[in-house]
Amino acid sequence: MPVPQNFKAPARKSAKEKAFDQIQRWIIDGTLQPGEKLLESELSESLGVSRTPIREAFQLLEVKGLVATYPGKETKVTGVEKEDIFKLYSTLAALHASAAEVAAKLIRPEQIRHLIDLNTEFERAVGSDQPYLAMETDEEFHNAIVELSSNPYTASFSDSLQVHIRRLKYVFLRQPIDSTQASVDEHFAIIRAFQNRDAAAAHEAMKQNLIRPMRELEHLI
Amino acid sequence: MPVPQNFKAPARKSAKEKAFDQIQRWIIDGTLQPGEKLLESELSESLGVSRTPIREAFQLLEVKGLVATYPGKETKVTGVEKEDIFKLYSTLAALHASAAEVAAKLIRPEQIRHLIDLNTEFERAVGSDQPYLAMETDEEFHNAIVELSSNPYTASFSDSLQVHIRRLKYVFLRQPIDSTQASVDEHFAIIRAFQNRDAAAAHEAMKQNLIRPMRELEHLI
DNA sequence: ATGCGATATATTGCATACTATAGTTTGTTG
DNA sequence: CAACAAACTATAGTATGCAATATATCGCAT
Repeated sequence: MPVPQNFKAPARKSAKEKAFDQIQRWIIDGTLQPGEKLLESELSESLGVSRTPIREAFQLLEVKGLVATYPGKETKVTGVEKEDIFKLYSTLAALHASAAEVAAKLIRPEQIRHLIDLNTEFERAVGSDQPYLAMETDEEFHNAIVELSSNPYTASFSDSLQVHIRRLKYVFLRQPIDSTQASVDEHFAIIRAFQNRDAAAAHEAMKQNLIRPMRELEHLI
Repeated sequence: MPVPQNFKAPARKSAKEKAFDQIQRWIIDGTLQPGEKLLESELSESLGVSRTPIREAFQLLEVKGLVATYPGKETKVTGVEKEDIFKLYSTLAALHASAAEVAAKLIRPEQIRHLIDLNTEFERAVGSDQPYLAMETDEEFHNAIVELSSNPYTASFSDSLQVHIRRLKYVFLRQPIDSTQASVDEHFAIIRAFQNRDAAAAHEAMKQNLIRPMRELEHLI
């Protein structure tokens, strides 16, 4: 039988990763509320691992800005405020616009085709009222462009911001915001800019694609 | 006697912080070379703490991109390549330009005066051939603007990028690059944009102030 | 001599035990 | 009764020990 080529080592998740993933999910979906105090011993017990991996997970969450640790005292889930919308989206817009600018110069035809496919999928999800799927496809489209710019710093910062944005939506809206046809069109504008190798246009289109939903979200909240 | 107002609790550094600071310094200044393998036990001994805080420091360094850990195997100092110059500076430019744009709308007169003071100091350092001092004052100027934009995400990302840039200079040049009068002038252009509350001009001037040294560095290496 | 497998060694990952410190309660004294 | 301090409790920080895993070494068979 043909052995799968890109066989990912089953990647047994370490206790640290398990703890990190679970706690992060709980924070994003609001199970752990902003301001809530986290006890190492408590989580250690409920996740069935010792305090060590819990502490390691806390550290990573702190770097990501999802918890704040007060040394020797406690660690709490960080708060979320309305003003964060602007801070998050404007930063993400700056990074993605820059990535689009770079990608415009490097992109190859089949990669453009892939973006078109992704955006078609996105359009279907928007049209058939599947907000989760739409949100995920949207993120995939953006991440694909970040990947194209092959800039690991941008990729890492972008991830971090996206997590906070998702949390913001959950905390304030309890659901993903509906993506609109406007977003689909903006994506196509980005793709056209890529086809024309027009870095400046790609930059602008990408900025639009993030600033518009930011304004919508600011109104909704 | 009058007690100092802004008395910073001596902030006894934890073992983890000590370890992190020291290892980071060693990586930036090249004591620990790119690609070098790091042993928990070795560093634990040389820093006089147990393996636990060393492991915690490793984790933070990994997030910062200064080391790479291969789980269950080893952790090594990450490499630095010429292509990183563009990746680092273009990302930093995007973030700082965005920060300048925001700051232009929020800045108050006395804060503009403070920037002028900082830049005057910077000019003196450049003129008197003190490259270290110049580099530090330059960073202070930029950080002041990031602070003004009051965006913790940008601040954190910026810090991280600056660390990598400093390391790049050390690894390839073994010294800080000489700042030039051009940089001083660009700073004044940013300040003028602030005085005019001209966000777009601030954005452009800031971008220039980062892209130019990037090109210089690319030539030098 | 070389390739393979078994055994030994080194090193990380996790758990537990110990220590230091912040917060709380309680007791004592004015 | 109020105010302070001492001891008690809870929790985080650090060290150490044990288990799992990867790498290296050695011996054996071909």
